[in-house]
Order: sequence, then structure tokens, then C-alpha cells
Amino acid sequence: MSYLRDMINATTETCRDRSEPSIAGQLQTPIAPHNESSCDQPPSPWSDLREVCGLLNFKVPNQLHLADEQPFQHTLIKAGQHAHCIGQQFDMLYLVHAGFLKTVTISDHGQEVVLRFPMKGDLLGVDGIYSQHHPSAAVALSDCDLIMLPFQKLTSLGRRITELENIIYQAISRDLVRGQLLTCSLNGLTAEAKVARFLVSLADRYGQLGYSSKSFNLQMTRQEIGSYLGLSLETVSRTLSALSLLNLIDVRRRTVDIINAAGLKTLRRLPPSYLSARSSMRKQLH
Amino acid sequence: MSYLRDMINATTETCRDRSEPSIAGQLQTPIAPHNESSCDQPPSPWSDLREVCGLLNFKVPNQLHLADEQPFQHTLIKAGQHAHCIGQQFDMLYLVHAGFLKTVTISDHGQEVVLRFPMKGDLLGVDGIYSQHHPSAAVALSDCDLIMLPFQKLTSLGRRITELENIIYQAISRDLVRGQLLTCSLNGLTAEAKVARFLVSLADRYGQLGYSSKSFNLQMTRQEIGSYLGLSLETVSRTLSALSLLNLIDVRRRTVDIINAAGLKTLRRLPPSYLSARSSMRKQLH
DNA sequence: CGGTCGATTGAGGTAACTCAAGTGCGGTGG
DNA sequence: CCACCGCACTTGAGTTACCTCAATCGACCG
Repeated sequence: MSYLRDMINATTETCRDRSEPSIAGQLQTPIAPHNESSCDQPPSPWSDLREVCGLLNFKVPNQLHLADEQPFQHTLIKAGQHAHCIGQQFDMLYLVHAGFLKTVTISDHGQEVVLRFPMKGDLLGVDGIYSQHHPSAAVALSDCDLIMLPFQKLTSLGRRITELENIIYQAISRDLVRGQLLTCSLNGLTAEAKVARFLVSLADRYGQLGYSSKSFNLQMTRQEIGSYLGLSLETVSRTLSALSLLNLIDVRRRTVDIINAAGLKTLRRLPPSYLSARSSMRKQLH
Repeated sequence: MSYLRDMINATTETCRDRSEPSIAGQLQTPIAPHNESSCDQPPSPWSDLREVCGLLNFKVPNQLHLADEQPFQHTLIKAGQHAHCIGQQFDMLYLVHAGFLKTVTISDHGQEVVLRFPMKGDLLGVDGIYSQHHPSAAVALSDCDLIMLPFQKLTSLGRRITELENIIYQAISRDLVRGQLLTCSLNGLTAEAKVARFLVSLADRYGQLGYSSKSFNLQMTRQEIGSYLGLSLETVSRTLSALSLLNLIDVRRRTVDIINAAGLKTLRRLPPSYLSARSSMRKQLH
């Protein structure tokens, strides 16, 4: 089995050299969500098509010969390292098997902009298909276990297995739809609503993966949340405090507990101005 | 040939019934950009694969049997009509052959949000692949000539013609990349920069199609521009006036002339506050 | 000719940004 | 072990860019 370990380490080098903790120190936080029960043993270093389709959250085609296909290799990257860098040649997609990442790009200002926070089941690198070069970078926010999907191999498989081809198209389109949803949320929502929906969205995603949708750790900084939502980090911080005051959530540093999920979902704007009322309310409470 | 006309009219009905000029009266403006020379005769109602690939701006594969394939049918829709509606079953993509559209979706507020302004060479309906239902609607802002690309037919062709398959993947990915670019522009840009870049982007697209990139007509209302850029229609209007005062552009109603393209591209924010300075400057000029 | 709709412009309010100070935690080195 | 330092975060104060509300204007249409 040692040759497997070697191969994995070899592939891990892909982008490791460039993964200096340059922009906004990529935090070396412990790791993923609360429950770590399944992370004791190292993850299986290979995944077959069936597992890939399941992770992507699509119904697995009931075709026997799926199992015949040669499996896909994993790559393990540590927090702060890149799965792919901006400008890098595109040759494969990555499917997140475990861990938490951010995808970023550089705006014309030279500012880093967070595009997405991929986690288990999400696809990385889809935006590289067009120009054959990645316009964005994927940075691990925690140690990550990624399944490498060489694009040529994937599409040639899809040519033989129509169900797989459909899954590929649908997975790519899903990325596009999610981007549109983000665009809609960025416009015309107050900062409170943005942050509230962001938390609900995160909670839902954790829930779908079997983790607690009530209590989780934020893997990203306020800065990164702000970049993602189009807000300043101070506004994110203030808003989190306000939501906490409203008893909708409980925040302490990176730890978030959702108290009133329904309230978060329907929140449009804070009653009067809870942000300035904070100090006075604080005094009342004491 | 009359049966062709009949078929076209038949397919045009797809969504015509729902195309009431409901939201924000979809304007019955004359039509497209300035130069109308090529629109005298009705467009050819069929396009082959070669033409489709060319329109998509991809190198046409040098394979002879491309010409053998049965061609794709066109559909003509009038300004205000829908190519597809929200929630409608997905079964085909549309390639814009002529005309100008907007794609919109409904935010959680119930507000209409403009996602894109597709024009010649752009693909419609890609976001419908995922859930097999269109999450957005495509509304014609001028009379349009669309090429219908039944998705099943397209992908089965792609299975036989690898180059075509690549083009499909790349075209879909391109849509995604464009969405990301929009997201980047929405965050962290001032209203002036947003509007300026929007104009430059429009001008470039017209230029690439062989139209004038200096002088063109806006096909959409201020309202729609604002929705697209995340601004109020008043801010769009004011900003256009300000850009005009700075001698970067000339605007009269829907007519735009780019005077200083370089200046528009590099604009970050207006010198001091040109928006409030307007009235005083106006007086100085008189 | 009035009616409608898009566009312009003004006035005023406010949400969110910027700048800045202060806190708490974690890591490092004496 | 403790002191120091860095970094993420919190919180405050002041500013401003943009929104909202509202009036006016111009074009187009019946």
C-alpha cells in the first residue's frame, strides 16, 4: 500500500509550492465541523464512479459496469494550500470529499473576492473549462480530501455512459445556478438579511451532510464572509452581534448556534436600528 | 416553403401566451443597434452545426460530416415575448442569432432581478439543465431570431463529435465565468464604476459583432440597468448624466456615444462629488 | 389633446463604509 | 512560565454613497 501513499503525496505537490499563507493568513484552524468521528482513519484514497455520483448528490445509475471503471484518485491538501491557482492550466475537476474551502478571484482593483465556500459534495474548477485556465483559485480553509476528476477521462466515460454525461452537465449547470442565487442575494438585501441567509444556507448544507444544522463552526474569517456577501468585515461582525442580541443566534468567535432558524430565514431588516441600539440595550441588560 | 413558416409560427407559440407586457412594459422599441443593413430579408430559418459553432465564437471543427447533420430550426419572437419562462420545463437551449434580450429571475422579495443581457452569439437556458426547469426567464427586448438547440439532440451529437462536445462544455462554462465576473463587479465598485464598465462592456460586445463600439442604442430601461448592476434607476440616470458632464460619454435618452473609452475603463470614482456638483456646473456652463 | 411611461433632477434620510481604538486568544521566545 | 506580539474580532464615531420619495419633463400613442 505504500505506493499509494507515495502517489498521493506526489499529486499533492501540484500547487503546494505556491500556497504561501500570503493573503489574509489562511488560518490553521483545527479542522472541520464539530463531529469528527469519521475522520480517525485516513480516507480511502480511491473512489469509484458510484461514489462520485453519490457525492454529487445525484441518483446513481443502476448500471453494473459502473463498478468496472477504474476509480478516481484522491488528493489530500492541508489548510492554506491551493487545490488550483489562478491562471493555472485546467485539466481536471475536483470533488470535495471532506473539508472546507474558498474559491477566490482577483477583481480589477487587485482585491481578492470570495466566490464560493465549497464543501463536501461540491465541484471545484468548473470555471476553468471555458478558457482551459482557471480564472479562480481554490484555497483550503481546513485540511481537505479531494477526489481528482481528470476532465478528459470524465467526458470520455460520459460518452459511453449517458447517465453519467447527464450528471456532468447537470453538475456544471448547478454551479451556474448557485452563482445566480448569490447574485440575487447580493442585490437588494440588507446586510442583516445577507448575513442571516448566509448562516441559514451554511446550516442547511451542514444538515444535508449529516452534521448538526443548529451548531457549527465558521471556517472562514469575517473578512472572507464580507467579501463573499459584499460587505465590510465590520458590518459582518456588527450584524452577527445584532442577530445574537435578537436571540436568533448565539455567536462566540467562530462558533455559531442557530436559535431561531425560521426567524433568520424571514428576516428582512432589523426592527428599528438594532445596530446603534446595541450599547443602550447592553446597559439595560446589566 | 410555406410549411416552414407554419412550423416556425407553431414553435413561436411556446411561451407567447404568457408574454403579456406585464412587468415594466417591455418596450416596443424599433429594433436593434444602429446599422440595420442585413435585416432586410427574413433570416434563414435553419442553421447547421457549422453556423452554430461559429456563432458561439468557437473554432469550427474541420470535420466534413458536420454538414451532413440535420440543421437546427429558428424561432422568431417579438419584443416583449418570452423565449422561456420561469418554471417552464427545460428541453432546449437557445442561441441568439439576432436581437437583444434580458434574462430575469424573481428574488425572494418577489422582485424581478436582471441576470444578463444576451445578444447575438449568447446562449439562453443553460441554467435550466440542472433541475430540468428554467429558474429564469428570457425576455426579448427587441425582435429576436433564436436558434433552437434541443438539448438531447445536441448532446447525442456531441457524443459522436468530440469537438462539438468540448464546445458545449466550454459554452456552458463560459456562462458561469461571465456570472462570476458580474459578481466581482457588483461588490466593491462605486455606482460610477459599475455604470462605466457596463457601458464599456456593451460597447465591446457590439464591437465584436461588427457594430460600432462608439455609438449604440441602449435596448433596456434605466430600471433594468439598475437591477442588473444592483443600483436604483435614479442612480443610474444620475450617473449617466455625470459621465456625460465629464465628457466621457454623450447620452440622449437611449442613444449613447462613447467619447473617452479609456477614461471609462479606468474610472474608479468621480473626482469629488460630481453628482451634487451637477447643478452648479450646469449654471456655470450657461 | 390628455394619458402613460421613461427619464431627469432635487431633497432628505439612512445603511453601510472608513477610520480608529480596544479586546481576547494563540503562538512564540526569553 | 510569563511577557510579548500578531491577528481576528469587536465596538465606536463620523462620513458618505446610495436609496427613497417626489416633482417635472419629454416622447409616444390613441
